Amino acid sequence: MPIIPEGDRLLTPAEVAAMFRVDPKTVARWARTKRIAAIMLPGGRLRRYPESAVRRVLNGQAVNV
Amino acid sequence: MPIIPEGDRLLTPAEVAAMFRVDPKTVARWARTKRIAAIMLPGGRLRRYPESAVRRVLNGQAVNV
DNA sequence: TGTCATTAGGGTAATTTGGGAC
DNA sequence: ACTGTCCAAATTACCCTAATGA
Repeated sequence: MPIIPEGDRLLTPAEVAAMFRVDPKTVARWARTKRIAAIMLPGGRLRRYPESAVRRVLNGQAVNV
Repeated sequence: MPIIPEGDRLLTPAEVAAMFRVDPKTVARWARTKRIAAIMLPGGRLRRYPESAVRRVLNGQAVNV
C-alpha cells in the first residue's frame, strides 16, 4: 500500500515552515532526523511533505516516517 | 500554489508573552500546566500557540487543552 | 539549453526550554 | 499561589555555496 495516501497533498518546505512559524531549514532538519514524514524527489535532494503528516503534528499526535 | 488552509495560525512564545505582558517562561509554564493550548514542535522543546486559544484566554473564557 | 527562484548542507551564533531553587 | 531569575542543554536561526527543478 502507498505510504502516501491518495488525495494527500504534498507541501513544499516553505509552506510547512510558514505553518509552524519556523525557518524552512528547520523543517528539512526534522525530515533528516525522522521527526516528520517526508518524501524525497527523484533528484535526491529536494523534499515534499504529506499534508497529513503535517496535520498530525499540528494535532499534537506522534509522527514518524 | 501556496495554500495554507489551516485556519488557525500559530503564535510564537515571544508573541504570546508580549500579548499578555509576561515573561515567555511564564507562557511555557501555562502550557506545561495545561492552562493554555499549545503544540510542541517536532524538535521536542519549542512550542507554538494556536491563535484561537490565546484569543479565548484574552476574552476571559475558559481554556483547557 | 539557459535562466532563476527555491532548497539543502555545513558551520556558528542566538534563542528557547526544562527543572530546581530562591 | 504565581511570577521572574539563574543554569546547562537542546533546538533553532542566519551566514554562505552548490544543486534542484520549473
